[in-house]
Amino acid sequence: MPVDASSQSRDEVLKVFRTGEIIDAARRVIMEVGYPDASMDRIAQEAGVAKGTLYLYFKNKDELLARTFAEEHDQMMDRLRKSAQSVSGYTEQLRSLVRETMGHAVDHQAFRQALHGAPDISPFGTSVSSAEIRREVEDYGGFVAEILEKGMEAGEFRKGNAAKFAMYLTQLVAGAVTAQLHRPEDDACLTSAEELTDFFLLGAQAK
Amino acid sequence: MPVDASSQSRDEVLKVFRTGEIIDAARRVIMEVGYPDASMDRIAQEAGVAKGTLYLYFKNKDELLARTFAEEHDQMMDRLRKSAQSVSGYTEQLRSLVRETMGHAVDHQAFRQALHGAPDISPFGTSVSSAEIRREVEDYGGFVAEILEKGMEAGEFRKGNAAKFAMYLTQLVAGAVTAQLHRPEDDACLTSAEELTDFFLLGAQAK
Amino acid sequence: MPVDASSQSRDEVLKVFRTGEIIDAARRVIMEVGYPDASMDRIAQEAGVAKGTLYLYFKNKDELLARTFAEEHDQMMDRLRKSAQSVSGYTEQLRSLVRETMGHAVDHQAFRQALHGAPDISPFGTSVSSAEIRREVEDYGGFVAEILEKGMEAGEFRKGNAAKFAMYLTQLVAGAVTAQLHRPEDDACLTSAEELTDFFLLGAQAK
Amino acid sequence: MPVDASSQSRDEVLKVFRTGEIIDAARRVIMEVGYPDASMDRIAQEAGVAKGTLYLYFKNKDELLARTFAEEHDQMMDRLRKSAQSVSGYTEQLRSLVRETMGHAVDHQAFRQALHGAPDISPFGTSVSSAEIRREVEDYGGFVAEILEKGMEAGEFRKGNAAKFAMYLTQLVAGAVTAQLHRPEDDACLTSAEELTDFFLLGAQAK
DNA sequence: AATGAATGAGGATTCATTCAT
DNA sequence: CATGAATGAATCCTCATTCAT
Repeated sequence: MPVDASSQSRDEVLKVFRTGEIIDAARRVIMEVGYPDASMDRIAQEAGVAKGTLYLYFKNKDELLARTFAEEHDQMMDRLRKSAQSVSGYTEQLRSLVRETMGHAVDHQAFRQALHGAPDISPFGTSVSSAEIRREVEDYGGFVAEILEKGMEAGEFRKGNAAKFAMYLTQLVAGAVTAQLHRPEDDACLTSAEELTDFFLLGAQAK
Repeated sequence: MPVDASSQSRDEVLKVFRTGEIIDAARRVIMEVGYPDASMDRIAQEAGVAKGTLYLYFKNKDELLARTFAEEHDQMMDRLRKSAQSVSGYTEQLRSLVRETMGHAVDHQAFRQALHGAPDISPFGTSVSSAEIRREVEDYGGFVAEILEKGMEAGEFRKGNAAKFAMYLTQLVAGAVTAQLHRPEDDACLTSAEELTDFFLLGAQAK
Repeated sequence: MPVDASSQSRDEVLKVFRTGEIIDAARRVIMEVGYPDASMDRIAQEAGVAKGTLYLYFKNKDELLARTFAEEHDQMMDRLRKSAQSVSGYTEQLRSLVRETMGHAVDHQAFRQALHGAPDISPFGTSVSSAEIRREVEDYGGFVAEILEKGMEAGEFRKGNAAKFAMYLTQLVAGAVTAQLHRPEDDACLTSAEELTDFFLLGAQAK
Repeated sequence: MPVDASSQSRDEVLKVFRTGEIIDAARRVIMEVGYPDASMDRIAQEAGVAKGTLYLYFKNKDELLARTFAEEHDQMMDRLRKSAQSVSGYTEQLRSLVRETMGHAVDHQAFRQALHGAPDISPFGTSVSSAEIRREVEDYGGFVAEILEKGMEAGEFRKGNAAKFAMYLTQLVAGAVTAQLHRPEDDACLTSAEELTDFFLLGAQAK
């Protein structure tokens, strides 16, 4: 049975590995040509496999792309959670959260940037259309709200609607990230994580 | 000659009129079927002209759509400017700005909502890809910054980087609008313009 | 209005003409490569138009092929009806029907033969799957049954279930046509229309 | 050597067994999803073997399907021959033949029905395209002709072209089976084996 | 200027077949 | 022998753009 066990897990590992390779290729393609022009053909080429192979690992294009997004989101959330655990005090957790979120965005800059190939939104409306996107928003928002709630109970923040405050912070962070990605030359708009957190805390800790 | 001049301006007028009609049709189509499914065929049909005619007024689809967005943005800016003029005091101007922005978004809800057909962004990144979108962001941000600067000079807000604060407010408003459009059922996330402005002012007016 | 009228009918005529050209091309392709291998690409090529053009005249492949079949069936039915009208006496009408059916089949031999590209049926089962095929069967069967009924009333045939007798004749004719198409070398199986009608009449006129 | 011989025949037996299993699986798949949707993937799954294994026993899909049809035809012919042997008198043999043919068709209804997924034929043309189908037709027709010939010599039927009469009967039976499969609700078209044989005999036994 | 028929590149997806293990 | 992951040609269909009228 060691043979069986190892051979099975070897197949499993291989499958996971391949899946990862394809998702990585998809990410690279999106970065290169933008989301709307990321075709299965192009992704297969980038992954170095035949078109048909993609369909062995993903049911269809939608699934492949959704998983590509999910992958990156999950990596970021891991990073956030780890970072939050290493810090005590909710205010500090919030600081770390903002810092790490912005850090992650910088690391994945090109990918995030590529998403915006589709002319789609003015400053007033972040797209939350697909189920995956909605999941990400709720996941992140939930995490922020959790910190805020605990902080409220602990008296670090003033009592209030944690979900709403979480939304505020999320949007502030999103805006900062976007500014960084799209107008890196405009110093006036560059915000450090600290600065942004400070601004938020003025609202959240107002006596 | 008068004849020439008048005939030319008549043509000009006609051209502008037609252009407007097409842009309106494009807006209606986007509202009806969503951005990703807004085809030239459909727009021509809605405008009551032949497909080829669209290309007499717009170089290509991209231009047509960019101008459609621009049109709507300009209408909103008009609204904001008018409203600001009717109010005295920068704090009040800011309140009016937030109120009108959110009001406009509600009035054009279907249009904004339609934009989100394309799966596009996680909470961290508002699309600012195309030149048009960039223009809109700068236009709006500039307007906000102007109010803030004057308010700073007038001592209504604490001194600081007006552009940065403008960005903060812009993002907060964007987030509130998005929440309203996409999760109208989730009361916890619904923010009134007043509430949101209050939160922002805690940061902007902190002594 | 002559201008309008003529121009409109000119478009109509053109549309009908083009439709006919494509249907003809489809028939030729089916003849050449067989039904299962008749692709839209191939048909477009044969018709001398672009792939996309096919979709201006037919909603999709199914419709194009169904109309190709319908066209041929309708031509045959026209032929049968005309021939029947030129003959008096139901027995003679039946003879003419058999004769013309077999004649038509011979004229369209290659087309009929091509249908059988799909290995599909043993001698026991004529495919009547699609709505179009069913329509053809009922159309033809109904025509035969009508002659038989009138002939029964006129005393030319013995009373009985006209529909059932129509089915018998239809199958006999189908068999003769098939034999002719697929085994033209086997004299033993070649049946003249007269011979076949005679055989049927033995059953239909038995006292 | 015995060892060799037995081991070889053991392999032979195994090969035949496997082949049979696959053919059975193919039949089940055709019954379930219809001929046009019977894929190698699906057949392999049904047979409980890997896709590649199919190609160890059959050169390609065409061969596998042809053998599947052949198998079923051979089973029917066995049934017909057995039944004919148990009956004396050629007229009776003919009756039994019609009865058994229709009985077999009913027993394998789903299989036959599944064949008709491919839109294929108008009333004028039973598919006899592939070599396999041709073989089946000749096999069946030969069997019928044999009975007819003997019956003619024995004076039970009038002298004539046995092959031709065999074809007539074959087609009548085919028609009856088809009607039964495709229009089971239309009583007018349902023919019992007896009725059909009676009709045929009017022609075959006419003095 | 206006038309709209025609174009054809490009997209997603399927599946018979092969071949390294 | 058996496997099944990988292949890639082939299929149907869409739609932005062009151009003869």
